Amino acid sequence: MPRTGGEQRRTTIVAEAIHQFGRDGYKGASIESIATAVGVRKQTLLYYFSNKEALLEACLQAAGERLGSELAAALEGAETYWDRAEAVIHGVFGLAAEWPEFPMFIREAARLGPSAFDRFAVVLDPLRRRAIDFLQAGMDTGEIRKQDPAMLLFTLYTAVVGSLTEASVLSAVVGADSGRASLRRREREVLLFVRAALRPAE
Amino acid sequence: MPRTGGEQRRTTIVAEAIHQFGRDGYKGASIESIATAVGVRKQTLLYYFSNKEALLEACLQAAGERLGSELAAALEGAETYWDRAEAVIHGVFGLAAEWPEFPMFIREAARLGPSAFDRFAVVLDPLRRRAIDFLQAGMDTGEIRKQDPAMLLFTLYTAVVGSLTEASVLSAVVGADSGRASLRRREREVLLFVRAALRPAE
DNA sequence: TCAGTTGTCTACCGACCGGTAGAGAAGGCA
DNA sequence: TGCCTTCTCTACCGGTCGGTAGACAACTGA
Repeated sequence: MPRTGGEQRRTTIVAEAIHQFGRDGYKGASIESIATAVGVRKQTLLYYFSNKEALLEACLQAAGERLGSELAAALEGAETYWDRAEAVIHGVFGLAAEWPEFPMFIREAARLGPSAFDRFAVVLDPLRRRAIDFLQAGMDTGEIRKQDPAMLLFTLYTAVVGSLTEASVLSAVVGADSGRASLRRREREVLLFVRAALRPAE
Repeated sequence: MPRTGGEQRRTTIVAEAIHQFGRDGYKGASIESIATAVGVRKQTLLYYFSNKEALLEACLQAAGERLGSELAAALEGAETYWDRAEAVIHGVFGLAAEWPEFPMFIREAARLGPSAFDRFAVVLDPLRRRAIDFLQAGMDTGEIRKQDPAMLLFTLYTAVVGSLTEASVLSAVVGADSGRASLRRREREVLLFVRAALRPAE
């Protein structure tokens, strides 16, 4: 009933949709429950997004932009190789801390197939290129173990996103473990792991 | 229509269900489409499994047992630290090669929450303990970098399962890349990555 | 003032999904 | 032979979901 104005409604709906798509999956989340959570009828949601697919598209776009700006900010003022690598990981974990469903949504986007994931990833493409150049340069100067930089980036991605999304596995492997403290432990662990993996031989 | 006998039907249905649960998610896969793929009516499926949840349970159980026997076989005859670690990774990748939906199903199980994942993991608990003892022993003798062995096992899990399930990300990061050759490349990459990460400092 | 745009609603439809009820065919066994 | 268990089927129900049709209110600007 309260008319909050178009743009604000849009962003509220997108935020809630990312939340529910991440938690329940694209198929598992209904536009009705998303609308209800926002305090509006389903048909109002469909006024803003002509169908469920269009809503997903808007979510992918928004998520890409949000992560992009987060990483850009994190990279500000990071100079050395380690500063930059750590800044990226810290930035992603920071985003996950304030928005727990974000990593799950990204993983769901990947699950929906390359066409969906690409719509999220296009925004991040410049960062991807920078990351690969960065890794390559580190290998050339001998600061990073020599290997295929693109495959390395992929492996780093899986390690970071995995440690953010596989909470069920975490509790099965190390026992009950949740909350902010757990997130910090995982960040520290991933950081050490990545550092060890990048280190050149002896 | 053809009566193949109870036990065989059961296992066929479970295999197809793991396939579709992995591909479409638990919610996204319907018992109707699973039954149809097996060549049987939905109500026949419901004769074997009283409801969808019971079918999931059977899938989790079967998946756990299958992975357990695979890993047990892989560990046969592996003596040194590296032989054992590599055998486990190679075993998982081998299973993924002949059964592509298997890793996706495991990830879906984890997504459904700890209660579902535990039903998969209980069977593997002895292996989990062995793995942690193994890592701890390696740290004590200085062959593995010192850290929390349980957290390390978790991180290793995410790296392996991630590289098996994030195909969409792979294609976005390194370009189009699929098939057995890609799987081999990923296995090699994960192996090198893990080896580098476990190596003790200088 | 009044027409047009923007935003929210009620009411409804067709499709699909999980699950129930119960008929009936095939083989084992007395 | 005839009963009983095993297996598969047709038919149906209630609920949910995505999406359409269209009424109606409120703000905007000529």
